[in-house]
Amino acid sequence: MKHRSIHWFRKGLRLHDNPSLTTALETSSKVWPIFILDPYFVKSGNVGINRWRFLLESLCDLDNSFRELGSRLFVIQGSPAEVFLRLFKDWEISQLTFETDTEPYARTRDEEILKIAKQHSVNVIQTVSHTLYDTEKVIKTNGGKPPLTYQRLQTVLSKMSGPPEPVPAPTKSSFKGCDTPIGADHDSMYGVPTLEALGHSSNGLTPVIYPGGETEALKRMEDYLSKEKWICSFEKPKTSPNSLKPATTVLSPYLKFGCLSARTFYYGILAVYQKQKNYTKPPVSLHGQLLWREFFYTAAAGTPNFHQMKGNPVSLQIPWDDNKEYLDAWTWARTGYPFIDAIMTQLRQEGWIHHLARHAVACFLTRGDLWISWEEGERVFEELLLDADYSLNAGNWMWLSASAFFHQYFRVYSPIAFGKKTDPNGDYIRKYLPVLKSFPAKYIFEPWLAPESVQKASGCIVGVDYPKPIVDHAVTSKENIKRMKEARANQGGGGTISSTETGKKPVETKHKLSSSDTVTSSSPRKKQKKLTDFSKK
DNA sequence: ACCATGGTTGACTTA
DNA sequence: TTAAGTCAACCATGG
Repeated sequence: MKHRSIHWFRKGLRLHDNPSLTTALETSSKVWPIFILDPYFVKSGNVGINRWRFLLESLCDLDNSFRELGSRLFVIQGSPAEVFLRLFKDWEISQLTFETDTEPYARTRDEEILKIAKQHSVNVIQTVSHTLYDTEKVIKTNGGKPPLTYQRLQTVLSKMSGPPEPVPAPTKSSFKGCDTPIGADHDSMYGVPTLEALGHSSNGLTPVIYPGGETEALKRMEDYLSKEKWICSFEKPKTSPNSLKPATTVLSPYLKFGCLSARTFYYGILAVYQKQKNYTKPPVSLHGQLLWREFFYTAAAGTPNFHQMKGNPVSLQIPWDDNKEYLDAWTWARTGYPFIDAIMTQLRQEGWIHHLARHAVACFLTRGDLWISWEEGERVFEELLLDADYSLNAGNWMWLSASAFFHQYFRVYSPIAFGKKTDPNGDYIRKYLPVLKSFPAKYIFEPWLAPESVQKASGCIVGVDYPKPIVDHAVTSKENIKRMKEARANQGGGGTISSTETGKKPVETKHKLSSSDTVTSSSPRKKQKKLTDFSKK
């Protein structure tokens, strides 16, 4: 008995290494590949125009690929529950296939769809193909908790069998016993909408630098894989945050949307490694980068409220300031620190910035200078990054703000010195902040130090044409290190050891947070420690 | 229970 | 030019 199947694209916008799609084709007489434009994302405001454009390009590419196989992609607007209630009936569907998604919204959504499918006797096939490994299995192998250090993840993975090999993309013959009913009204009913149709004006959009879609993803990957020396000597920390051409692959947007399979990339890199005598190793290597992705995906999948501070058991609870003026200055590239403002400009214009550039601006916003919650930065990145990814975004923001994973809070990036190392002439600043383009290299990272004559000659008066620095980094960073130390002391171990020893119910330790914060803010870390203590006894 | 170890990517000074 | 030491002292993990 062959099925009438819907394959539901969400992430995983690709034909290659798409095991649930492959299963649908193998077990069905009819297949409808669909993508649902969920109003949850359309209305949220969390998706900036660059990422919308990337998504629509990816959908067009997917549709074109299906067209070549005699099929089409169906883009449908509406909430998934409503859409499936209708489609299960209209199309007499007996099977639904999709890729497993571990994010909280996706989990809730998919549970609801599973119920609806059950009510309609629709068989559901879900497969893991967004991550290298099944995050649930990793957590299980680690004793039910997600590994919280990279090394720990590596240890756990070494006990498991390697990532499954990628599944080949379907071909015309995959559609031999299985076709897609395509109506004459397909384009008007199910075509990929334009940006304008989604309520976005493409006015002011910068030209496409990173076109969305599987075709571009595979091309980009192959380009890099052909540079075998480069692949084998890749060390992430040695790549430059501010070179004019990206120093890294910029495959992240494609991995985020699943235009590229992490496993395909992983095995592509492996094939190059096997041809060479020497190659770099995790965490700095290219394989290492995919493992970082895995690390944060696993941590996020196994941690409640991973995207926020409250109720998040891995995040330090820090009394950040509420400072709209500073936050706006950071968001809109007006901090008066050219390196920071150039990065924020590139982010807004192009939707991608180098990993270390993210470090610099994230440290600046949070523990380094502005003392604003990482959640605010997370929100801005979520909107502007092409590769904005729930797990990686939250995880890295916690890392940089020294809220979790990274703890050496006294190591603070200098908004002046850090960029100078790889771009002493400030060409990156000149590109993204043209107002400063005539400044001499000596002053371009700290233009407020330039004598008036130099400012005049450069055609840029600091305080008029370009802002004065909103904080004094030398002073603020030292103050913030102290605040960080204090915040840790106020919720760290302290009196908690004795209370566990007595076996009494732990008493809330005093701290400086407002009383409304106390319930969730002081407890998570301590609770976790105590729970493990109790379980040992 | 306690200590030792290592940690993707700091800045700055000194040799 | 590059490499090591200092700064001040973090946490998860493993023995």
